[in-house]
Formats: sequence, C-alpha cells, structure tokens
Amino acid sequence: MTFVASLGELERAVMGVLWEADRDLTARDVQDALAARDLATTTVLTVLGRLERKQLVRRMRDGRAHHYRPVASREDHVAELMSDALDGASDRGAALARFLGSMSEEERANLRDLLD
Amino acid sequence: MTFVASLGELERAVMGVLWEADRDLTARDVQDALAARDLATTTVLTVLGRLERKQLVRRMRDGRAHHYRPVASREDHVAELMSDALDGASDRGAALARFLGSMSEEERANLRDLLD
DNA sequence: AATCCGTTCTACGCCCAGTAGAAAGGATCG
DNA sequence: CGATCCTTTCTACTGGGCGTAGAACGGATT
Repeated sequence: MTFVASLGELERAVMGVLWEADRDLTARDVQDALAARDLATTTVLTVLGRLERKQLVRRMRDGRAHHYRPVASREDHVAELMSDALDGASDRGAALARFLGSMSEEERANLRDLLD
Repeated sequence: MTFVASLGELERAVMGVLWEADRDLTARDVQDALAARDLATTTVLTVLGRLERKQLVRRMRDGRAHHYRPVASREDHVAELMSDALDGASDRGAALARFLGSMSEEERANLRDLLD
C-alpha cells in the first residue's frame, strides 16, 4: 500500500547520517557529518527538503534554524522496503521461500526465534 | 552484493508480461500483451534492450526475430529485492522483526512452516 | 553599520525512462 | 522482379529526478 520512493546516493547518505545520530540534526550537522563530500550548505538543505517531501524526514523549526528527524527508524524503513518487494510477487510463499534460501543458516535460526 | 537496478513503470510492466508468459516472447508478443497502452514496436524493443542491459532478460535470436526470456523468476527477483533491502539495515535482526510484524498471522505461520 | 547564518528560490547539468521515427536488410506477395 | 512488410538498430526528443549550488532575503551578532 505504501509507495516508497527510491533514493539517490546523496539522499541515502543523508538518511544514514540522520539514522545514525542520537538526536535531531540541523542542516549544518548533516553537512559536518558528510564533510568528506565537501557539500555546500544549500545542497544539504535541498536534499533535506526533498527527503521531507518524500515523507522520510520531519522538519521542526527551532529558533532561526530547523532540526531534522527521520520519520521512521532505519529498521522500519527496511522492513517497509521488504514488504513492498514482497508485494511484487505473485506467489508470496514461493518468494518467501527463495528469500529464506538466500539467508544464512544462523539467520534462519534467528528468524525462527523471532517467530515466537 | 548484487545491485538491483530500479525499474520504471513500463519496464516493470514488460517484466510482468514476460513473467506471466509460459514461453519466451517476441517484442511483438509483448506489444500485443500491452495493447492497452498502444505502444510502438520500437518502444517495446527499446525497453527490452534496456532490460537486457540490466540483466533482467536474456535475448535469443530465432530466425529474423528475437525471443526474450526473464533471467530469473519473479519470485527469485522479489527475493533478491528483499535481500537487498535487508542489507540496508544496520540491525538485521531488528529489521527482520519489524518485517515479521508487518505480516499477517497466517503468513507468519506459513513462514514457520517454510522454515522446516 | 557590517557581517554572519540559515532559509528560500531558482537553476543548471546529467542521467534515466518513456516514447518513437528513420533507415536498413531480409522475407513476402502480387 | 518490384513493391511491401517485418524486425532490428540507430538516433533522438521530452520530462523528471538527483546532485549541486549561487543569489537573495531577513533575523541575529558584533
């Protein structure tokens, strides 16, 4: 039911920064975290704006600046992507079986535990 | 490890046709299957060419024409998408847990069965 | 008053996907 | 045989998304 927009490389990197942070971040914070890329502040702001439009981050005004926060946890996001992928199958059971087959034995065991 | 290229709307539709078919199809076959879209043959050929470049279909010459076949089954493809999604998690267990949480009870039961 | 900072607006280049015409070469038909 | 018809290949245009960032504006700091 949920349409998950695909992300570009930089957008994914920014989401990674937000997910890794233990608090809401400003554009400047994100820029600093991605210092290796040497981005302009406006670039970061543009990307954050696009992520907001895609409903992946929420923006909260805090004085003159804004703070950005991921709408969902990385794990929720991943789970949603997985569900969306599964929705593409015509035979869900078969797809799940293939998926299980691609996992390691440990992970399958882990999954068994999770199922209880 | 596997990079799964994202598909456009028409590309997905064409893959759907190929997956639904019980035999290899020609561009003309695909065009007919998508008659509702009223596509030019060249359009279908272009799309098939792009899908081949993305390694999603294989092309086999058959006389003057070509026949196209999906490289993987739809279910394999879906399973791969799911694996790729899961690889985006930093905490795979947590992501799996969320994923399970999004499934129906029946499907979870089904999954339990599959795990044996 | 000059400066700084964060925001918003605007924009450009690139690549991808949808779309298809032109042309070419073999096959068919009259 | 010449006209016509397939199928392919080449080429190309358009629109949208993403990376990237300058210009300009308004509030805050010095």
